[in-house]
Amino acid sequence: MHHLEHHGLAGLSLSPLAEAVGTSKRMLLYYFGSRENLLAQALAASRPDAEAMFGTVHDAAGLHSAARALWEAITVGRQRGLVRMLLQLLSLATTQPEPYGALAADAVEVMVGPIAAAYVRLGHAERDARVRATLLVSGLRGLCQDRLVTGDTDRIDAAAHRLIEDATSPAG
Amino acid sequence: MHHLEHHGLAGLSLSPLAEAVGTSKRMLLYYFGSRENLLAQALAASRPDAEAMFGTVHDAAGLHSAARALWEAITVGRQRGLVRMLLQLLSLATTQPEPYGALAADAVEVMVGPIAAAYVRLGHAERDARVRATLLVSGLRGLCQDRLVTGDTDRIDAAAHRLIEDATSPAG
DNA sequence: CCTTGACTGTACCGATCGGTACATCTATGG
DNA sequence: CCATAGATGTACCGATCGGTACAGTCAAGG
Repeated sequence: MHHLEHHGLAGLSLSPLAEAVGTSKRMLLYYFGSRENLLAQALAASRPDAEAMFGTVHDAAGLHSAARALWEAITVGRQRGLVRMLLQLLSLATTQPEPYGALAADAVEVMVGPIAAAYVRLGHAERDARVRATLLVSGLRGLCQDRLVTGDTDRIDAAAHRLIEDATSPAG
Repeated sequence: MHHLEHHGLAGLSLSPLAEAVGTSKRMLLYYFGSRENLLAQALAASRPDAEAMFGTVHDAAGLHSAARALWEAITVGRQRGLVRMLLQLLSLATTQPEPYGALAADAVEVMVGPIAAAYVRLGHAERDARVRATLLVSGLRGLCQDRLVTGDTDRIDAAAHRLIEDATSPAG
């Protein structure tokens, strides 16, 4: 019962979430103690998924294909819901640093860290690798949000593929 | 009294907003009729600002310098608040298409349209121009959000400048 | 059998939300 | 002076929020 959070977490309120997972608001608070703790544990439970999603990157060719696979996973694939959740989290963090700021910063690190490590393995200096990873990850995130808002999949998929090409070309 | 909305709109609730602009919730509803209408009019009032911000783009050299000026305006400059508002709006649109979806799509067009027009002026085909503009705008938007969340200004400014270089280089 | 502890439904709490009813104040125009 | 219309304060509405109090069910263990 504990790991069904990705069903909801959209409305972020307990009653609809409880109904979605087939229990009651009362039980959620009984198990998790508070809404804040529930959110933290849901994110903690999603962390392995997110790490796996960003961790399958190894070398230059791998970075390119992994980035394309990543884009597909977050737009039409299995991780669509998770990414929506992370987008919400980042937005919440900008308006309510407490308690979301730390969780959001951690989420950013989960995304940027593995990509930066891949760039380091390609011979880039640590800081340069993090800058490149930031560009790729935040760029894809912005594009993903645009895609959710406008639904203009052709335009945005093309932009995403161009970003991936730029970010993973040997010259880049 | 009508154009002070950028003060607030963060909490998005009427009472704090009313207090911030020195009036009462009662008066906001009296003038605007509903919260939804207030939001629409606030965004409509901000549209010229947003259009001006993205509209000062004319040619290749201009695109490069304008993009850098744009980045400074949305991160440390005058339009910081407006951009925060737009970021919130896009996030809201992903969870509540009614009534935010249309407003958010319009906001995206305000951002992408002028940049795409600049690319068209540079000789790119219409669709290619919109793809390039999407990459630049959504990329900067994602980076801006990362900057708000993590506060890691050095890393993200470097990534933004790299994105601008890539997007406005003659080869790009 | 009885007790204990984990689980759960119901009903409630105070706060806040967007929105409204009603009375009032004020200023303008006849 | 008085009528009318705009502006404003106060007090309230029903809904929802996260969270809690209390009573209960039920199975395991003495």
